[in-house]
Amino acid sequence: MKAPAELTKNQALVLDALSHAEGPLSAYTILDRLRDDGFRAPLQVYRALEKLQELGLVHRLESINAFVACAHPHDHHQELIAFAICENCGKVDEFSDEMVEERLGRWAKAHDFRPSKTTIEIRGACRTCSSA
Amino acid sequence: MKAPAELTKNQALVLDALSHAEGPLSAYTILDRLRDDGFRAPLQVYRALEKLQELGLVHRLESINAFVACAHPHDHHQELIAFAICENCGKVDEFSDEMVEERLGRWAKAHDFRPSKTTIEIRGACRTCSSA
DNA sequence: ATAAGAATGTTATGATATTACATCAATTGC
DNA sequence: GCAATTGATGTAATATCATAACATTCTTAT
Ligand SMILES: [Zn+2]
Ligand SMILES: [Zn+2]
Ligand SMILES: [Zn+2]
Ligand SMILES: [Zn+2]
Repeated sequence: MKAPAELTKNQALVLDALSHAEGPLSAYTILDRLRDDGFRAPLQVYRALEKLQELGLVHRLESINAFVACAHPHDHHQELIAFAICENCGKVDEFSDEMVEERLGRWAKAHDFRPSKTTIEIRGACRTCSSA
Repeated sequence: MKAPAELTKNQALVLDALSHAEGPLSAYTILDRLRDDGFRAPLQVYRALEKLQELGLVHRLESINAFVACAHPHDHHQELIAFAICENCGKVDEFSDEMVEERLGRWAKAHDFRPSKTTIEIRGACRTCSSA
């Protein structure tokens, strides 16, 4: 994995915005937060996000069209990741499950399906929000 | 499950379009295909899709912003469904896995997370497309 | 120094989804 | 019957998310 030191200025700014955010951010929200840093157009954000995703430093949450900084940047190398997304407060938990990965892999093998990217996203209410 | 007979005209038209499609369709593609049936605005499509999803007759594929007719309208009642989506030909396979459901449920329980909707989508190449 | 490749800036456009408001139709309570 | 409620529909406008196209600047290898 590449360290943030190797990031370009724009990539570092976007990663920083995501890292300090309270939850997932949309590309346009990131853009707004980086106006003062010289950001002017969506493409600046999307380009940085693309690279950050390649580096495994950022994940895209498909079900809510938003992006989040990786919680374990050094841990997972290409393995399957699942997300639990609180629809109330935006908190995101990132986890892996060997068994889930194994079962989905088994299905794919049995059906001659060659996976390129797998998405697992659980939306709901986190501990804090569901107890309140 | 509600039979198509109980659907409104617009809902029936949208379901019919999806049922006869070669693969998942975007809302705007559906709109275009229903122009001759009097459809004029996106909302007509989105409203029908919303109801059809509630009835379990249609699924939304989050990772590709598209909709597909349920392959087993009588089978699954609120249980977890996984999708395998071919990025080449658009073919969608719909399946369930008890073990995956059990593992994700276990994680949720352990973390006091109350799930409302779970998405599992595997994108890749189907048997036909990966053998070619 | 120069050439090649990567990153950036800028504008415009495309694609997806919802808000707001008016109208129409079926149903219900009286 | 008839008003009141409810659900469905029509239409326009707008919001949100993402990419295309092209020019320019920066980095790096030779
Ligand atoms: Zn991660
Ligand atoms: Zn929460
Ligand atoms: Zn289904
Ligand atoms: Zn295929």
